[in-house]
Amino acid sequence: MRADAQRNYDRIVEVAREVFREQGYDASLDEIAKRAGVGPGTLYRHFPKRENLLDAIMQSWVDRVTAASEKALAYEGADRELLLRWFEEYVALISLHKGGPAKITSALGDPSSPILTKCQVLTSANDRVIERLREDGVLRDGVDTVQVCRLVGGIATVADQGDLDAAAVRPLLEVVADGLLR
Amino acid sequence: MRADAQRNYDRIVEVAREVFREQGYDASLDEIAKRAGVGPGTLYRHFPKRENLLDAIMQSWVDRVTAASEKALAYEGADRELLLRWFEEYVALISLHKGGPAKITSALGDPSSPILTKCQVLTSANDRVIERLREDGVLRDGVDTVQVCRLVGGIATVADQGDLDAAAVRPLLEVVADGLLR
DNA sequence: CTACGATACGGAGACCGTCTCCGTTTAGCA
DNA sequence: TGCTAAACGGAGACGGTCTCCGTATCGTAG
Repeated sequence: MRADAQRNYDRIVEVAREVFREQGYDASLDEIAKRAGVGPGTLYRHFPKRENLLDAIMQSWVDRVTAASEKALAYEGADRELLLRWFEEYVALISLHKGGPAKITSALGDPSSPILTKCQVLTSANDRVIERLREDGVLRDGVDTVQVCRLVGGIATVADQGDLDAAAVRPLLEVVADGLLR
Repeated sequence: MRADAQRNYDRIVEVAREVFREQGYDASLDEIAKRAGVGPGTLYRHFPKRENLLDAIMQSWVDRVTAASEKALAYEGADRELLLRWFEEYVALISLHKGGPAKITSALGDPSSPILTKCQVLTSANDRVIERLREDGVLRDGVDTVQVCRLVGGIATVADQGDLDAAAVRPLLEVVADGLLR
């Protein structure tokens, strides 16, 4: 990549991260281009679809995901509480931007999603937590890790769309946790 | 209302029902106007916001909701199965159109939503089912009816966005049911 | 150091959906 | 039949997405 192209690429990602945080996932891309000091053409050449831009932004996010799952696994305490802590981390991780829970949760089942690779980091983090509980024998039979992602993703989605705070989300997560544990 | 106005109103609602079913909630309103043989001005005078049109469409829907809750309450069988049957009805009712689950579930917590009154029919139907189970003493303590709506609405939302079929939704509903029952 | 070709830029503008304004038409009453 | 309030509808402003293509720049080969 040419040096000027790299500069613009980096600058667009940086600005986009900021704008998406301010305005959510459907912020105007032309506005991002303008703020980054490039023409719309440049933005669309680097990122043909909105989601390609999202994908680039998420580079730093994957680190947070693995850190969060390790933190959850390191917890020394009751299984239910471990699970709930992980769920809260999970919700927080996918709720960083408005519209995030819906975008990410629906990408889980879409093999052609441009952010698929990033989401797989999340699902495999979730797998690690669930498998650990399964080995401890505290899970009900037939619990599938992708089902867990859907359940928690669903809660995060309604919380995002209804502007619920963590206190309102917690009891919902508890219901799911109780439904999963023996 | 003048006779011609009434004619146009009815025709728009009829066409909108059809178009929303075909294309989902974000179909073009101008297209609906065109198909209904009226100008966009006419459509927007009758229905200033997209949701006002939704509200009109839902008139027949409220009947289905109450019928569904009565059907669920009439079920003679295990509590868990009763709850699951209601959940499946609930999901079906809010998933009639693409984007429906998200729209309806987020309207539950938004006092200014134009479709609020219609959604209240749904929440009170849900209340009846949950209260019946509470009287039977099979619910865990602290279960709140609006939480139930959010949980099931969340599942319906991810199912809608991920194109899941009833067979994939059922186990998710089971987890929630098990988390709610003693 | 220069010249050249490949690469990248960026803005004009096409396209589409939303929504409004206002001149024109029409219903329905007296 | 004539009048007026009510309703109509389409032109067009606006904002967002995305493309095309003439122009500018990079980086290298000579």
